Amino acid sequence: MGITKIESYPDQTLQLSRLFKALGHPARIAIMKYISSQPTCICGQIVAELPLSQASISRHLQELKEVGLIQGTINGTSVCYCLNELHFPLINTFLTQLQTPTSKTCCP
Amino acid sequence: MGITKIESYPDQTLQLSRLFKALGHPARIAIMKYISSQPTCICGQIVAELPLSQASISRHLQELKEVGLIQGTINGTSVCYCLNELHFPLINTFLTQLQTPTSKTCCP
DNA sequence: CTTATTAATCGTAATATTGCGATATAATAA
DNA sequence: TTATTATATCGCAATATTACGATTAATAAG
Repeated sequence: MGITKIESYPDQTLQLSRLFKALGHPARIAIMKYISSQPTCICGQIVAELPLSQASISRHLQELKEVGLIQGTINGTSVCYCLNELHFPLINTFLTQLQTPTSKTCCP
Repeated sequence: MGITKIESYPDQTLQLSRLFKALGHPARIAIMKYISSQPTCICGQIVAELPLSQASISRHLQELKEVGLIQGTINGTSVCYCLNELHFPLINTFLTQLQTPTSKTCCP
């Protein structure tokens, strides 16, 4: 992504940006939607559902897993994925704070 | 960002990913936080607040404005930025749906 | 043991993002 | 008009992301 001055931000800001970045791709939004809509979600089902190769899906799953938005459980030769709600409160808090306006004096 | 098969996703999925992508950088999270914390937010204040050049801040502001997360109003020689809550409902709905689990059979 | 099956990883080409100096633009002030 | 101030935009170099075919790893089935 080019030079990013990552050192200079508070941890919470970095963490939020990582979570949002992971959600910043249509395939990963689709994966999150799909996983949350299925009672049981096998990796192979996602590959069948989305217009991407198995290798690409696997990469997207890895990215979501790395930031802790999903978790995977090995089940024989397949892997079952589901949501990991660990970081949802951080996201919720951020968005709630945004939506609690201080005052809007300059934009009509 | 490399080849992205953007055609193949529903509009709502694309829209969500655009919004999250715009939030997927620490500088832009910091900008959103700063704007929402100030009664009045002039571009120059953000430049003074963050460890980035004026040119870089301007680019980040443009990205946030393009997806409709903020809006700017020209005020003499300066520009006053504030949040644009237009797309917040879409984000809220998405996150709420995620957090309404169907059932979790595979991940303990 | 051998062969499927399923998913992860590697290597690479194409493309996007980031950051900044330099420059351009726009509005005000002198 | 000329200078000043505040932002936006251009152009470039450095780096990250995306996608996929090919390969590897791990388990299950025969």
